[in-house]
Amino acid sequence: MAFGKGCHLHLIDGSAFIFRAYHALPPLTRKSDGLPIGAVAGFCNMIFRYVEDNAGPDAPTHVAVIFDKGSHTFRNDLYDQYKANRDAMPEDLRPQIPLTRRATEAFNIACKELAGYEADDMIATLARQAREAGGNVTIISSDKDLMQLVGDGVEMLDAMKNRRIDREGVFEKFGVYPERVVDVQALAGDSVDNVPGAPGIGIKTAALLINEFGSLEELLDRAEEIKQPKRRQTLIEKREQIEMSKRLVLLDENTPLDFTIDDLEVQDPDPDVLMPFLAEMEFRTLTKRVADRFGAEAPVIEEPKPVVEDGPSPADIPFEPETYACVRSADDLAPWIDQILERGYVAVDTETTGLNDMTAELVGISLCVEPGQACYIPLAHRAGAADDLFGDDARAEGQMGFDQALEILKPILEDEAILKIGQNMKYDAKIFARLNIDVAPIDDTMLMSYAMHAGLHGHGMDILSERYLGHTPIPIKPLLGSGKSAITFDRVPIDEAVRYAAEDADITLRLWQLFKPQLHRAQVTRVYERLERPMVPVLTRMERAGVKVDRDTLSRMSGAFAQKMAQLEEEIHELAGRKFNVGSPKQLGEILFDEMGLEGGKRGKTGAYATGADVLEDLATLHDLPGRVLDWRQISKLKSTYTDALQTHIHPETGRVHTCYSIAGASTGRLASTDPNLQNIPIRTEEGRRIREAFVAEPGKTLVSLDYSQIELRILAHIADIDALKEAFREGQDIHAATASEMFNVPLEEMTPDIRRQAKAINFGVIYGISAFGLARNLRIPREEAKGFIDRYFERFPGIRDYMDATKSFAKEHDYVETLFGRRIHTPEINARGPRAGFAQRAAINAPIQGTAADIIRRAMIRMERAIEGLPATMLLQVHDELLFEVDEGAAEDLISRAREVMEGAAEPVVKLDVPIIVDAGQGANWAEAH
DNA sequence: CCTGTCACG
DNA sequence: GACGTACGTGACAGGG
Repeated sequence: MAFGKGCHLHLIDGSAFIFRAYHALPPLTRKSDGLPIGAVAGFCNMIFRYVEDNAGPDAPTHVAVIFDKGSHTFRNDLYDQYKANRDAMPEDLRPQIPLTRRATEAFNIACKELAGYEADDMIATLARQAREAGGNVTIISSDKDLMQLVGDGVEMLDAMKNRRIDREGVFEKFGVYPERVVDVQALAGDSVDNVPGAPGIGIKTAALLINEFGSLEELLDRAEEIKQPKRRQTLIEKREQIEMSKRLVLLDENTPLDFTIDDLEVQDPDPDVLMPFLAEMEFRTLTKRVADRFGAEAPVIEEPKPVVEDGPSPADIPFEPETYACVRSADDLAPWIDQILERGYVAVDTETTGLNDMTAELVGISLCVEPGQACYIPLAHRAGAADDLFGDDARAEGQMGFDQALEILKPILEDEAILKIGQNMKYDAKIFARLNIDVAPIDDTMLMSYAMHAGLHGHGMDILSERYLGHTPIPIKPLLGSGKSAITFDRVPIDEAVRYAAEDADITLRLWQLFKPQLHRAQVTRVYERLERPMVPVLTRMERAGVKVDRDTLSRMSGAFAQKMAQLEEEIHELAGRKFNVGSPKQLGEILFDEMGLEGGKRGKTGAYATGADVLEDLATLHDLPGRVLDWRQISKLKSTYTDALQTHIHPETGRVHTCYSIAGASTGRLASTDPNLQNIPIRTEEGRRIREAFVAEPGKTLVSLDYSQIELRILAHIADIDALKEAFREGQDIHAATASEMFNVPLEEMTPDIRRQAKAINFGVIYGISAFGLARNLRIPREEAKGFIDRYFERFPGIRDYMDATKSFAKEHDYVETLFGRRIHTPEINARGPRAGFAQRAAINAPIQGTAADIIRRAMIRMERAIEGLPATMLLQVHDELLFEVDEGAAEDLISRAREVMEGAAEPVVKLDVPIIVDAGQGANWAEAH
């Protein structure tokens, strides 16, 4: 039947269906092999319900499901930031996309997509064609971007709410009728799609303006007539941006289609195609329902050997190290590959010659496909002991070729449809990356545990195995020895290596089976998938990039520091009256309090005198020696921890320093940096700051640093909902001065540095869960006075106390607290008694603030790579609220504007903060200049 | 291996 | 009433 008058075309927004299905359902997996299948299941259910609901008299005559294809469309060419803050597609959704296409076809519904265009454009084009042919159109979607198409025989249907949207419905949503919707969208912008629009104008104001002037063009031409000065200025200044926004939101009604509406005629599903597909997906209930509906026979879906939930718990299957296989040839490996392909997942673990993933060499690989079924593939074991002068470099017998093994494994490790499961996958991914293998997609049991158990315990394999499997892993110590006689893993005899290595993969797989369903129950699936797992590839690239550190600069500084220390040491010995080890707090304490007889010595729990900086600073008023020791300590610290130690971390081949970030180290969601720690490079003192001059850009490049301004205080203002603070941030005020002004009734113009300093200390104190004692010590004022400050602060900002009380009682009830993004931090001691309770309470108050800031910068980092794609720029370091980049000199400004946009918008669209997020930027030849 | 100290946010 | 306190980290040196 040719499409025309009396015909009715249904256009289903396929991508919307997929995402709704994905988020509505727990992460279901196909029972027989663990293939993620939840989105496909939901999608099929939705399609089936659609088919059932549309069988009646007003059934459509034509129908198609329209999908997006690829992520690059003509809109990206118009505006490179279009949809730039979209999160990457979840790893377990990607392999399901092609299956939803197959599902659509199995239901015998036309399935259409077009590269370079969004589904919305195809829908617009088809709607126009149908309208012109005199037929009716129903668009099954709730996407507001499609509302511009409504009217004249076209309506929308929100399938979930079963609500029809006509011209009046659009008016309700946008305040204008469909023909003016793009005008409103162009002004209001869209944070989800990253359409800029006119800053400060939302849908309400936009509709008001459009209704007043009639159209966007008219409005822009007559912008001078607008009364509100700020609004007028915005519209005049941002005209181009607004016009571009309109081009972004305006759907293309003339996309080049390679089919016609006539090709979309409704056809009944063919049970011979549909039933086998549903059976293959192992949808038991749906298969039966569909069979009933079409009077077909439901195929029998075999119950596979129960694996996860119904079977014996992975913890109950005994560990039998002697049954692990040793793979010594391609023939040995083949059946394992078959198993992996059949199941679609595998636990992987690498054994290497060391703990540093930038220098350690791959020694062997273990795989596990099912509890107890694991193998080890030795690849670079050596024959003979390390001290065997003759045999030490010989390769051990009975190993398959190194390159041969990798050639076989590479396609598996890179296969989009095979999930690679690891414990601390970043380590293994980096080892493989050095061998030119990009491991993806992945799951990581360490990160799963972190998402569920942060604050409860560590997330190393030994702890997890003991706690959740009741099994103590074979310790590595006896294999490697310790101290001087320690050997590397390549010297471990293969037979012993098999038991140890294969067990690690076995444990990992069991933990995965245990954790996978628990993630959802603990409601942290999103945290794991959006904030933890995506960090692995991002950090892998940053760590591998490293930062260039100039050895000569450090070496010169070390020399200068050594001289200065020797000089100070001499003076100190002179003042003390004898020689002693200045670096020994114990000896120093005895000199100060016993020999020199200074007053006020306090002994710690070990019986030694305390000689911390605060103590020495107090003593400095009585004698010259303590001040000298403070100077000596500062320089000693700089030399030993920085100028000396950093040199040893310069990689021999790259000439750069490659830190290692732990994703699951800090309970709050912050990263931690180790080997070396590049998150505590000095900056507060002038001398220390100069160490940053040794962190340099390559010739022709420059370092760019972007950091969040006062992000924790902004988050506090938002979470605790403090109007005065929010207002101060919106006005761009100096927040500490504003606090001081509010607290001490000092006008901003009369603010003194000292009053501001006190307010600053209070602001930080609040973030830390303030106590009179702590504030008093920090400000060196009497406790009574500190208490007065705090009382006053609470009086002026009463919401803060409410936030603190609410947080504490939430923690007491649930034993955890949450960030704005749903990250949970457990507070197991919150109901303890004694000083521990105080600790736990302050930590509970701090965690949502520190953790939310950590979540925000993680989101920025995850989006960053896409946003700066094409620029000659690399993200190198993260320091909690700062990101450091290296970029070709000419592209620095471009990088700053793109990176800033990502960072400032990183909370959105999940969270819309009531305060602006501001990012400061700097650039220079070295880190000191850039910051 | 633990403790004290001090570098950072 | 006493206790011990700002939150989160990592590295180094000394000392048992």
